[in-house]
Amino acid sequence: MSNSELFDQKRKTFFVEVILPLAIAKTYTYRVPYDLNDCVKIGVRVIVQFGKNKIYSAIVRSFSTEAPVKYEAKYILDVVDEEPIVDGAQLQLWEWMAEYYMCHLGEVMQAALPAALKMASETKIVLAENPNLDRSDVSDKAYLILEALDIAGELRVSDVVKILGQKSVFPLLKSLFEKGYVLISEEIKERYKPKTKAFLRLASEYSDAEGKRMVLDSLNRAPKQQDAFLAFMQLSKTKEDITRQDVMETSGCGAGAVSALIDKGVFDIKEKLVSRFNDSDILLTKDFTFSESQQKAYDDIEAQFENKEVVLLHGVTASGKTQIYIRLIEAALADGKNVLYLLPEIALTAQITARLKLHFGNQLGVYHSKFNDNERAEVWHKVIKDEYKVIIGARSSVFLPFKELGLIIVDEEHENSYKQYDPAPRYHARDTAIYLAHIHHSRVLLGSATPSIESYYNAKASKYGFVGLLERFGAAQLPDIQIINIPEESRKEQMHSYFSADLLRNIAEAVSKKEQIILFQNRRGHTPFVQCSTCGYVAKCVNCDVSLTYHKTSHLLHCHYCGHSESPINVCPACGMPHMESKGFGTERVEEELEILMPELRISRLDLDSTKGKYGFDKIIGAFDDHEFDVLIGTQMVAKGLDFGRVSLIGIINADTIINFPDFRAYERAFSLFSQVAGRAGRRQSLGKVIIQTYTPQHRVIEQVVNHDYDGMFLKEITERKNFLYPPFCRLIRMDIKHTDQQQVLDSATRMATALRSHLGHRVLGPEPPLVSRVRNHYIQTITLKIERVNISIHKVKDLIRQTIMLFELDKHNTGIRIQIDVDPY
DNA sequence: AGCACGCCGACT
DNA sequence: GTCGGCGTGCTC
Repeated sequence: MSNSELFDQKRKTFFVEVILPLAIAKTYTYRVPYDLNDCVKIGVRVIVQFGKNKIYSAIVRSFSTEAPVKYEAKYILDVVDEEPIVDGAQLQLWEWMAEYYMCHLGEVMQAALPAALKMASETKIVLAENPNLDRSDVSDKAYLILEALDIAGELRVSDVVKILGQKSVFPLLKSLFEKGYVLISEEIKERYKPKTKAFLRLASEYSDAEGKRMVLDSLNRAPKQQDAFLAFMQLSKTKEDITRQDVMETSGCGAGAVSALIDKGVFDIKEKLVSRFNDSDILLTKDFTFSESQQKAYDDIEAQFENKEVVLLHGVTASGKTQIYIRLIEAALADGKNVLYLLPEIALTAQITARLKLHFGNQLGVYHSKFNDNERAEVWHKVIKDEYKVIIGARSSVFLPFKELGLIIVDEEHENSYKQYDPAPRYHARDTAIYLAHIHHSRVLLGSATPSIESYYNAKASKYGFVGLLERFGAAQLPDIQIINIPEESRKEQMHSYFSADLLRNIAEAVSKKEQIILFQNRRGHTPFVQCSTCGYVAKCVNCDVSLTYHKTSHLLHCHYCGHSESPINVCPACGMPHMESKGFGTERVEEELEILMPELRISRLDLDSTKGKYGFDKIIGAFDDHEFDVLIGTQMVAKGLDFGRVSLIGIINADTIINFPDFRAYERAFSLFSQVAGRAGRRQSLGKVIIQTYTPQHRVIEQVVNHDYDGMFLKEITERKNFLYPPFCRLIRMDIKHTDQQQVLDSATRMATALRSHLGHRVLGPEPPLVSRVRNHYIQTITLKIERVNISIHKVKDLIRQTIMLFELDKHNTGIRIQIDVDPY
């Protein structure tokens, strides 16, 4: 390139299309100032002003030299990163996700980037340095602001709003700015701060033997400081990084002695980046050998990967899947590739993490929602720098900036918590992982003891490879499952509170053998509803169409949907009779009743309420594992991926609520939930026992669970799905139409359904009110689309939905209506 | 998603 | 007459 060409290149005007972290359909184009031409790359963050006074960091998506024709592009204010924080593969994933799950790119960006990498915009106002300006003729409000600025130095717009007690302050600030009283500075701070630690270092002039002696001599009159110095010298023989704390502990001196040495210039302070995680000092290997069946499964998996991208490993609980994973990860690492190991959030306990740390040491990074922003951002950077080669993480780790993935493991593949519900993107991490693997030409191993119907079907249809590992590891055997017929036991007066005599006897027996018990009740709180026995009135949430659950710990009625709570009532507000009765029971009630029946038991509870707080979950798990408790009562939390050596008895207090859940996946879910819970029993030596209490002992799901008959369950389910057209024989798209006015939702939803039906006919179902038809004062109507897998392209359908929504939103009758789309709802 | 602009009711 | 309520429309 000649000099003049280079000059031209520098003077070329570039435009960049950026993704803003907002739920907006469009992307926006900004102009690049010449002096930033060299800094702007696809995937870097740039700072842009959007609208009148909002500043965001946006991601550069593409480049152009063409100026937009319809508007004048604003300039980029700054470039944040030297190197892209998002690469082409990630952007491809984002775009796929926005398309597939029908959401905006900005929403994907929101989900993908740790908050610390998104940066905060705070509009700051400071006094202009113009002391001669006369304040006597400004308005009272303006005067108030100027006075506040005298004191505080700077204010944010939100502060001004608070001071004046009015919403709109911009005109006022603008006029103050124009008259020269204030400056408005848009300041962007990067919130991610790597953690640093202060270490002591011997000042260079004393680092030789001569210098050290000089120091010692000079400290003749200060024995404490001498001790401290000697302690430092001692430590420096074995350690590189020495903190003040180390010196104080070794020498027994106080902080004063060390400070004095720093003041004298003997020690420098050196700030050094440290990891937030306990990465060092972990033994790197722990050997194991495969059993024959494990070896066979491993070889099978390798063979299947020869011509399949995805392999499903159907391995019963305690069959030693984790060890197979470890060998596969080792193989991928030996190939120079990265590995992603996905687990449901709830199963990501210290247990599994520690186990993998043992094998992969500092190459292993952990990523899940319990980490704060800074920690997440740190993991992100370490993946970019390729320091972490294996990531074990929950759902959102599919967004990490992997260089070259060789293997993705999706453990507990059937888990519905892989699907994100609430904020868009409503993505399924298993399905996203499969697309991610496709981008990286990587392999995917799906693992489960009770595979999802979809995955098993795909394996049967040879779309996925399939490997079975149906032998339990070592001597462990499948637990013995006993069914309790609740109505019959009641008739025989063998039910004590919620517990059958058999269950109580088994509990006592287990405890006497110093074994542990897990009791499963899939409902939290004390009493799920409070009803008037005279008129049938049920206490309901004021904002939502759900009954309130009484929680004993707070003595309040709680709404599990919006968080509303209120005091319990004794007198029925409808009929005035003092006949409010508790109906049903949650984990708190089970705990309470068991305490009464068997007061000598040490009982702990594991549910959303008892695990509040950062380490609540691990604490309870840890205490139970250390045998501080005999019984653990919990919601489905207890079912997932926990491995306790002493548990010999599992009790399912009431199986029916799960089986009878009104959803096409209810039986599948019930089967896997019961099987998973049952799998917790007797994992190591003893034969475990499972007791399931139910009103419908003859139910086919119960029978299938008793017989460990996954195939039977699958065959029955797949036939039903085929007959009634449900996944995997179709795709579902669910649209929720929401508004504060009940009639308007119904009208609008009907219009929407009609519009869709004109193109898609019988594929459109509804509108109908969902199970909970009002949440946070918004009424909901649901339209479900069933799109068969032949005859019609899903892309066309999605385009059609998008078009229909556009037209729908233009119609004035539909103003204020919110539409929420869920592709592949769970 | 914000946030300003704009058009209607209750107050100094 | 103004303040402030929320409907609606735009942001490169």
